Formats: sequence, structure tokens, C-alpha cells
Amino acid sequence: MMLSRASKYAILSTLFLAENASEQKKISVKVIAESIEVPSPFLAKLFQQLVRGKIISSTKGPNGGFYLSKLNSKKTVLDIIENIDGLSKLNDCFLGLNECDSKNPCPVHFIVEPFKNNILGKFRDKTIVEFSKEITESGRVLTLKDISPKINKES
Amino acid sequence: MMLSRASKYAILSTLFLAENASEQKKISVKVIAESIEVPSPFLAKLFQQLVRGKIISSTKGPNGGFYLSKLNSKKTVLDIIENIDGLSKLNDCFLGLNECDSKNPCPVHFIVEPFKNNILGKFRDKTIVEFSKEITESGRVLTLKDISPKINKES
DNA sequence: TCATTAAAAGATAAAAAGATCCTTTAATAT
DNA sequence: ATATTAAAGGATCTTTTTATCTTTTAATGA
Repeated sequence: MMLSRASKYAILSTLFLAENASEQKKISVKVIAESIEVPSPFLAKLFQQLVRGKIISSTKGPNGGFYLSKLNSKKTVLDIIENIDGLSKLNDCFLGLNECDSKNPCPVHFIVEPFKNNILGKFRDKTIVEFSKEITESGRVLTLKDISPKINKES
Repeated sequence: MMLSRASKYAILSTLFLAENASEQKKISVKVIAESIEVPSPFLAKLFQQLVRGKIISSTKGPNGGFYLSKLNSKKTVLDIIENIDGLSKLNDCFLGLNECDSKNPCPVHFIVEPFKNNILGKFRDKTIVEFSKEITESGRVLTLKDISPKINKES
């Protein structure tokens, strides 16, 4: 029922690509990593995998980098999650029971289920580009700043 | 927005205690671990911590073991989660954004928020004993069987 | 064609989570 | 009192996740 950091990075970076890159204006890992503050070698690995999964595109060399092709932009956030984490993480029982369904529900099954359907629906039905539009329109900034090992804020 | 395996074990085991143990009939880690199929030395550690957190009780020696005192049984599932994982895991943004709230929402904020409130409410307002009653009444079996490293099922 | 650039690939390292083991402490039943 | 039992405490080990580093491959512009 939850995402790895890897998936989160992947989602945010791909949304960032949707907003800022194009076949004419590819973006390098370095730039993306700095923009949304994600560890760049780690992101590079994730992007390799997303490319293999045909969720994003890349070219090497000067002016190379990552972008979304026409085909890519039809992919959904769920495709990203599936590619990085697999779907089980989203589908597994919240309490970890191995067989939890409406016939044999865990104590929180009927709370979790509607939410799961709701969020899965959103991830499955909205393309990455549609998602990204929503963000641009609402003026949302995609950055992680200190998601990671909680840095001391007093300085 | 999700629980560690440790928290899940802790919740299930404590619910198991509520159902099956009493001050007169304490239960050992070994028995619990076997009953709900959780690694017993790991559970032992978790229980140490829950005892320190005054969420469950224990006595050593013959006929010793774990149980819920009057006071313990008023604790909630949220207390368990807080004790093991801390609350941040439940409260953090689903996409990992560091500052995500209704004023500055992530793309899934308004889907996740109602769910979070709902499930947090349930975890906070229902005591462990109330929770456990619900389970007994619905005939639910609390066991994890193969939550763990996905064992090959063809044999 | 050749230097440059940026991704791909692969190997490795560090941190966190999960799990185990061994020794010590305390309760109790005999 | 003492042997026994079961938790507490502490050290250690394994696996998974996260992160980094180095070398290779491919694209491009000069």
C-alpha cells in the first residue's frame, strides 16, 4: 500500500519531464536531479529502467537527454509504479495479511479499499501529460528538498 | 503513508494478545509467533519495545509471558504505530513531497487526505480491545502466512 | 574522423530494515 | 534455596533499498 522512494522519484521526475522537456529540448539527468533535488546517480538508474520500460525516451551525446515521445506521453503514473515497484505494493493488504478481501477482510479492509480504488483509478486513467497539466495549472512546484534522511534544520 | 513490517507484526500480535491472553493466561512470544506466523526473535524485540512503551505487559519466569493489563487495553492501534514506526510514516505526503498540504497540494493530495483522516480516526478512536472484538465477531483469522519473501508456490 | 557529450551498463558501497543468537535478569514452582 | 522458565538486553548477521562510481557505448557537432 505504499511507494518506495524509487517510485516517488520516478513519478516526480517523469512529471517534470512532461512539463519541461520535449523531443526538441531534451533534459539531462543532472539537470532534473538538481531541479527536483533527487540524488542524480540514483535517478540515472531509475531512468535507465524507465527507458527500457518504454515509459520515457532518451538519446545519447551532445544535446542528448531524456524526454517523452508521443507514445510515452500516453503512459500513466500506474505504468511508472508498475515498472519500478511492481503493483503488489499498491495492492497488498494494509496490515500485511496474505489473504485479505471483501469475503475475508482485515480490520481496516473496508476503509482502505475505497481509497485504493480511488487512487488506483486516478493513477490508471490519467496520462502523465494530463497529470502534469493539472500540476502546472495549480502552480505546484515539484521538488523533494528534504524527503531524505531528515537533515538537521538548525544552522 | 504506510506501515513497516514491524508495525504490522506489532499490530497483529497485540490484537492476538487482546483476543487470547489475560493476566491469568499470559502468552509467550514463541506461541504468538507460531500462531500468526511471524519470526519469533523479531517479534520478541518488538514486544520489548511495546512493553517499554506501556502498550503491552509482561512477566518473566514460569507461566510468564505477555498480556494486556487494564491500562494497556485502552491503548489504540495508533499508539502501536507511533511506538514502532513513529507517526511520520502515516502523515508524510504520498508522493514524498516535503511540504504538501491543502494550500500546496501534491497531485494526489485530495485523494489521499480523506483516506488518511478516515484511517487515522479509526486507529486513534478504537481501542485495541474494541478492535479485537470486531475481529472475533467477524470470525477473522489473524495470520500472516506468506507476507514474507514470497515463497514459490509451485511444489 | 575525432573530440565531446550524455546515456547505458556494470560493479560497488552505505544505510535501513528485517531477523537471529547469546547472555543476563527476574519470576515462580518445587 | 535452587532449578526452571521466559522475558530483557545486547551484539551480530542478512537482505533490501538507496546511493555512488567507473567504464563503455552511441550520438553529434566541429
